Amino acid sequence: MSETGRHKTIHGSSAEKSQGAQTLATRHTQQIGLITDQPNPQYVVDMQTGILSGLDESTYQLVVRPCDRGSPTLRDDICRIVRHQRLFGVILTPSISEDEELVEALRSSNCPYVRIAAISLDAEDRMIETHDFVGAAQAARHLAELGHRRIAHVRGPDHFLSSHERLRGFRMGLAVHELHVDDRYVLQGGYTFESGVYCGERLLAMPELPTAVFAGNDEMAVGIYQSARRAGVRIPEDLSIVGFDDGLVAQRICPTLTTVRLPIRYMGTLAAQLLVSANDEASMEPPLATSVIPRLVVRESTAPPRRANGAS
Amino acid sequence: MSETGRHKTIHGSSAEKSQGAQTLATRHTQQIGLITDQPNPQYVVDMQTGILSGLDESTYQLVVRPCDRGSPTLRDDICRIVRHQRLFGVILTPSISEDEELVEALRSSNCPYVRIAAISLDAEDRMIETHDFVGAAQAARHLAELGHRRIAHVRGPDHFLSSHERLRGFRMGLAVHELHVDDRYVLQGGYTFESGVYCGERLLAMPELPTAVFAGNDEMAVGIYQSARRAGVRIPEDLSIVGFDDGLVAQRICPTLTTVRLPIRYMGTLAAQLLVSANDEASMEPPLATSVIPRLVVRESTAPPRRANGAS
DNA sequence: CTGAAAGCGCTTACAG
DNA sequence: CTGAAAGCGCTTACAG
Repeated sequence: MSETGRHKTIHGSSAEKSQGAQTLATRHTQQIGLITDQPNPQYVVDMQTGILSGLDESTYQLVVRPCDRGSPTLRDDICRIVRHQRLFGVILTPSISEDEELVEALRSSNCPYVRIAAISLDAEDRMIETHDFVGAAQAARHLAELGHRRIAHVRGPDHFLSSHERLRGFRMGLAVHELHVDDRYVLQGGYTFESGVYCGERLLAMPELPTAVFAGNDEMAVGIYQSARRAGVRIPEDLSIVGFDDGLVAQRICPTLTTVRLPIRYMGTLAAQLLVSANDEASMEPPLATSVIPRLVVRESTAPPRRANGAS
Repeated sequence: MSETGRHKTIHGSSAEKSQGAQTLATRHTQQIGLITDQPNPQYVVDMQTGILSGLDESTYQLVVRPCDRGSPTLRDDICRIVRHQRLFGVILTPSISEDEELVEALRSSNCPYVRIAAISLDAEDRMIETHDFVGAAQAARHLAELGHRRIAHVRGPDHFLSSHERLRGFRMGLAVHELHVDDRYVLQGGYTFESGVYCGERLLAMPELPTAVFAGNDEMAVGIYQSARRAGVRIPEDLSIVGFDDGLVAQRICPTLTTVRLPIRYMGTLAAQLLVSANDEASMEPPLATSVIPRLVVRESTAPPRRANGAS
């Protein structure tokens, strides 16, 4: 009657072990945390989908932790979770990925992490770089090549690295065409729809209207659409607009939005592979790349200025 | 030198225990799974946010499992995860929540679950009901009260319960005003933007144009916007449109969309509390409600028909 | 190289 | 009611 005590390990089916026992023995789970303060739901879902597909054949799970970067207990909260839950590691997206104090705390907790950010902020095997400035430069060149000369930029808030990088790329892109940025045409928004409306209104109240505007993200671009419509300014005939993100709204809005696309899902997959391969070399090869390049998607919201050769 | 073997349990700080050991002893984790086949990213993120806030002071974590309802291995995959990961329980959203076979498998695996659906499909303590028909009836009444008589409906696919419930509510709402639904004006879409465009085109090609249309969700409503714009049909002057969901796009699009709003975050909170309180009665009181009512949000896309009293 | 044993840190039935 | 002990199912250092 001795039925107990015999356990068959079914080889080839790696999912048969007990997580709890394994966690207890190894002192870490097979869970990876996604820590994010991104307000854009599509970004979050795409990132999750990408991570999950990077974790595909493995037995790792994805635990989600949205957070508020403004919270004073943020770092403590995250560290407590990491320690208590014994997360295998975490993936950080902008802008929380740019918080050096948090990362320092993670490091001293000995918690593996991968940061996603516009530029390199850390060791190569802990970073996915998105090179936002490349996309911004493409946007600027696209507008310059259409013949625009008075090109405005509505940038994001100062505390986002992407905001600086997109502005930098914008400058670079125009410089290629020997155009320089007129600072009066660079307005600061907050990456929100409302700030887009507001900045759009200010732009359209200027004595010399810009003929094109590069918005720091799609949300603000859509806000500018609204201010343009109210002011009777037609897109793209009177005003060309370029966004950044290529969210769903870019294809829903009329006219469809020319914008810069970041391969968010792929970034998630890379981040997951990087994180897992770091500590677990045998079972999973490291990702092919740790870097990703944005790409301009041209749609209906950009056209040559109406009097490209007129007296300006 | 006997430093080992002494562990202080810090009372009042419930997050100090080792998850692994607890899992091993109790044979389930403190993780709850969110199983979803929702294509709408905002729905997913709102649901996650709501669940997390329902789990707030507890030590439970949220593990995400997007899935494909069409997959033949779906049920096996989920059951394997439930069993192997020892999930505490799962929350199911439409349409996966409507899959009786999956639920049966969960039941026989002894895995607690909460289903979110338009109507009751299960025991009261395993359901969050969203009563979609109430919102649809409000939409229909709103249009009827504006004076519309030829009101179309673009419904969702057959295999969504919500699609039937929204149609039912639409009928009910019109019946209150002694209007009956003309079946020629009920078109079937797929809850996608593209199907909205297509159904919009068909509607606008009819000999007697409807003066209003209730779309089964926002995505299709936005598709109808596009077909209307192409056909030179003005919203709301020539055609009133009502959506369902109240996604972000509803406020971004021009004119802003009158639509039915479901409190998705709150639903997530309720589901989490229900799931946790079921097996863990002491630590968390059961939620106040297991039912939720949608609400019409009137914006710019609806207006009286142009010749409400004309010869129709 | 192989295999038996200790230990990971909890919970829970059980002896006192 | 209280407290010592067994057991949850793995991993890993260690003895053979």
